[in-house]
Amino acid sequence: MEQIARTSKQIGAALRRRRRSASLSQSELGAKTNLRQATISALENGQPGTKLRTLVDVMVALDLEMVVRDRSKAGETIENMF
Amino acid sequence: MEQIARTSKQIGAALRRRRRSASLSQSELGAKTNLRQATISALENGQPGTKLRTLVDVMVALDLEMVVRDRSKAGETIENMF
DNA sequence: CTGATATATACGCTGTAGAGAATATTTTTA
DNA sequence: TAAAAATATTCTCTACAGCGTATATATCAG
Repeated sequence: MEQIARTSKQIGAALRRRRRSASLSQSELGAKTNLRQATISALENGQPGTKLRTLVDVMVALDLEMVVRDRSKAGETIENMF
Repeated sequence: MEQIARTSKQIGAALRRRRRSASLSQSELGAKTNLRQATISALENGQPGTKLRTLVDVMVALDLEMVVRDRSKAGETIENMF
């Protein structure tokens, strides 16, 4: 599944979906990443002050990667624009 | 162009490539984003403490978006692995 | 080579993430 | 709906990003 994310909220939402589909609790994910459950919570809720390190650590634990690309890729489907 | 980024260094590198292809200096990008040239420099150099807000602001200014996806998409081509 | 432009670093200051450790809420499930 | 599990929030503390400002270093053009 590919999640387009342009804001910290969207990033957080993508991570949350992924964590859930992996059947992990925030605490379990925290254990894997040496981050507190509270930190995972903040990240998933899109706190824009979150550090890149935190994002990267969580992506590793969830086996995710990010792709940086041109915007205007305007959605294979119109729905992705909203 | 799609840049795979798994680390803050790779994120920074992708942004730098993009900024350069847009013929913008760090100062000019800083002006667009209300970030200092020094902050752009730090981001591009992959400082892991950089805030998500900073990343997002720069991506907006460069008309970039990110896609969060499964790792192991292992490279359409083997080169992308390195 | 030299001046111009671009990028990296430094200092002091303010703001806030994330830590440990709890607790308050919300959501799930028996 | 009661107990359990998950998530959100709070407290104090430490670390460090990003700010303004300035300068040092690279990089590039003439």
